[in-house]
Amino acid sequence: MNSFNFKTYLTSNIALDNDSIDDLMLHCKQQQIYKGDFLLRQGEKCKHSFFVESGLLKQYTIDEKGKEHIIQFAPEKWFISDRESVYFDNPSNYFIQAIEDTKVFVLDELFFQELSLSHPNFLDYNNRLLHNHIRHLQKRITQLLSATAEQRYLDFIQVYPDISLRVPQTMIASYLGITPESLSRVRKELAQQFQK
Amino acid sequence: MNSFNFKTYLTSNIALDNDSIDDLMLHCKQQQIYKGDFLLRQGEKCKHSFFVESGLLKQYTIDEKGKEHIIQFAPEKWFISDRESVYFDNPSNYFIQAIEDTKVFVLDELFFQELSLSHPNFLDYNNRLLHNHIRHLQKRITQLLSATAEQRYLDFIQVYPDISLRVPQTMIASYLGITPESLSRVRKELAQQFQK
DNA sequence: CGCCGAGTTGAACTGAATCAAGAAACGTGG
DNA sequence: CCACGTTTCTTGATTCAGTTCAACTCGGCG
Repeated sequence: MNSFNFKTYLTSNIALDNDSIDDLMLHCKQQQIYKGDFLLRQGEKCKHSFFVESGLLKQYTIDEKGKEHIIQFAPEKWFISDRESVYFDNPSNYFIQAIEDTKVFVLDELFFQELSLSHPNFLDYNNRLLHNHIRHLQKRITQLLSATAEQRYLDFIQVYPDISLRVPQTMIASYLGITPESLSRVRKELAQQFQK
Repeated sequence: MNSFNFKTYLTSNIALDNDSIDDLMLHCKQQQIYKGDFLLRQGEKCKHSFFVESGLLKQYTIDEKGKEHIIQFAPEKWFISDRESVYFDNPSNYFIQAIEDTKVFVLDELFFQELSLSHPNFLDYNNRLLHNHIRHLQKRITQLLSATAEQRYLDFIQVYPDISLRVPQTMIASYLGITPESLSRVRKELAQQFQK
């Protein structure tokens, strides 16, 4: 089972000495959650960011027709949060739920403020995260605008080979914006093509 | 014709005194471009951010099949840039082109660095811009995942009533991810419904 | 052993794309 | 100010990718 230590992660990504890390640790706590548990529900205000040490989360929304749309998966060493909700203090449109038993680090605003003050280069790091997020979202938009179901699926298993093995197909379909039936057919097609 | 002054915009959004503004102005220049002109082309590295004082720009990509997909429009008092390209120093996937004759302010990295150093609250402002951008992108993704052509169009004219009047339908279609023919039919449908 | 959820398969249906052709609007130069 | 070519918009006929609904299979688990 993959498992990442948040402390190690921090030190390797931001130049931090051990003392200041231990200070920071006062502002966050580890939490164990289980398959099906929620870290955030639609309508709630999101107050935290979560760092996944082990396990797997999904972030999704439910539209007016009651359909679930997965925005992103968060496996080990990913951050997940509804930054919009945290930042603008809005009720969130999203659920964050565990697909597997998961260990997370729960970080609040104070944590980030402390870190920003004591270690200005964290701002750069945070900025990089934001830009990465934007890049990711833009790529997804252009993909949704231009690619067929098959192309999107191929893209997905190439970019997230690990995740494609860990989650039920239904969820992959939901991420890709197609029905489970369609995904099943796409896979069948691909398998047949591969035979030849 | 709408026109916004960048200096005024800055002072009203970030608490800045006139002296420091004038310093900053040394790091950026105004530029007049004309309908059809490019500020950025696919494959180039994006080195600047642009603030639109008057006119209208579009940012788009061209996929493998040669189809144009509009990522966003930028009317007066909007910032536009390929932040990914600037930030990661990658060749851009996007074009930025003028739909109307346009006056922009061209801002380079130095501008932002100066501003960040002299006025730390600019960092907050920049952060807000990034978060807004993310919110906008996420909304677009959920929309693409769940809404029909008609719903997307209705959304568009509600959120950007001004733009929907200024750009040819072809471009709106490209933004919505549908063909111009489909958009034409959607509009016809809506008009008929409205008759009753 | 039997149930249950996830995945598969089939058949009918539908929203939107494609291709093609015509109408309207627009700006540019004579 | 009109005439012309270009671009934009509309309309129709056809096709297609993906949805929907319903029935069936399979593997795991109490």
